[in-house]
Amino acid sequence: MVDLLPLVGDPPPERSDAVRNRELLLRAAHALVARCGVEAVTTDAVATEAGVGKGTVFRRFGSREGLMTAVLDDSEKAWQAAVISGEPPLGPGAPPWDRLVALGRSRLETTLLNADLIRAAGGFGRRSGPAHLFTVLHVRHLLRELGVTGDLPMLATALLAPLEVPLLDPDLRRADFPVDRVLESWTDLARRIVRE
Amino acid sequence: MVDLLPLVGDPPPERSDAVRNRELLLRAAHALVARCGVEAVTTDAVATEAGVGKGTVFRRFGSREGLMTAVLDDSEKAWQAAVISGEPPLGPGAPPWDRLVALGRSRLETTLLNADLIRAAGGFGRRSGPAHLFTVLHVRHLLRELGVTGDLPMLATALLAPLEVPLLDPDLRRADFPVDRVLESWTDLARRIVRE
DNA sequence: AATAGAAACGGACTGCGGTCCGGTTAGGGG
DNA sequence: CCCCTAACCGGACCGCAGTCCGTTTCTATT
Repeated sequence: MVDLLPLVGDPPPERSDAVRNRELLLRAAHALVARCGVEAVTTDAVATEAGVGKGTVFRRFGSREGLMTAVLDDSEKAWQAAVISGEPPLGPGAPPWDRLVALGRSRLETTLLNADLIRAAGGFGRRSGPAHLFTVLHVRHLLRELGVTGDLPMLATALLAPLEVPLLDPDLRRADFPVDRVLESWTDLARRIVRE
Repeated sequence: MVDLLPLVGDPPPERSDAVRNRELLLRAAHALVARCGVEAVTTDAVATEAGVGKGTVFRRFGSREGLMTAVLDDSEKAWQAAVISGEPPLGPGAPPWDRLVALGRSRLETTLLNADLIRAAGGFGRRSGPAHLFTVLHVRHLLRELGVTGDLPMLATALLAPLEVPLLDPDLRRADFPVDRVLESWTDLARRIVRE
């Protein structure tokens, strides 16, 4: 007689073996990336490494891209913590504009660092992934604090786009990627959007 | 004794059979897209339709994405003509700002129309393809005419990005895609970048 | 016209992403 | 404690992108 209306309850929770396998796979993927590079993370390889069947990879993550996105999201946890409660200017405490500029630099560096993984996750920080969502939300927040009005979601997206792998790509291969020049241009773009 | 220094000559021209097969394949791809949709354009299918071997697809276009990009570039010819010598406000004759706004609307419409093909070409209008290059160049030109200073390539890219499939995608599935609302927001973004 | 060699051809072959279904297991109710 | 069912597991299987190499075709040269 309990539970008569699970109507809008979250979809039923995962079974314990499902949870276990998800973590096994995530660890295995991380290990493979670290040991042999992104290319080596084939669905067969990661399943074997995790000691599960291949089907499980797809049941847990939907696709290879989904798995990569999960790996990425996982390693963004630290960055999110830094934004939420780390040192200024990235963390709280600094003026919004300074936080925004710091965020730009930080995003660019992270993107450069994980370029391979990002590509394997579908080019963008897999726009659906929680990590990217968090970033967009935070930029919206900063823009609002800066008094920007208008279609904030779109402005945030437009501002972040030039820091994403697919838009950086042409220059990205070269060893002498001009981080500072890009960042300078990006700051100018931000100034325009904020109408500072 | 002639030709002692072909040093910086264009890479040798294509052989006649190569040219013929490129066109056969391009026509075949167009036909298949029109007849059965983008999904049906497998490399085997397009090779068979064109009456050539599968290897030829890859020798001419490098990859399936390359082929799709070529198809796309091909169907953008008309649009480019409209920009270069068509009616205002898209074509020459109108004030730069009006041309820019018209270009935005036109790009969005084309993107919506070819969304499937664009996805198959690798998400972005395949940033390397001539078609996309043309658009970026033209926007740079308009921005310059509007007196914008700064990193024009980046500003042009940032301005066009929100009209690309990968950034539109979440909303894009729905039948009631809000073209006008998106365009309004986009115009606002353009105003900011131009600092009008 | 004959020839040589560079380039292109074609289709069998490989490897990987993704699906499918018969068997297994978790875990709540009796 | 046992049983029942829904959810999960695994790995054989499939289709497609991309490669490889022996064969054919083009074209510059004589």
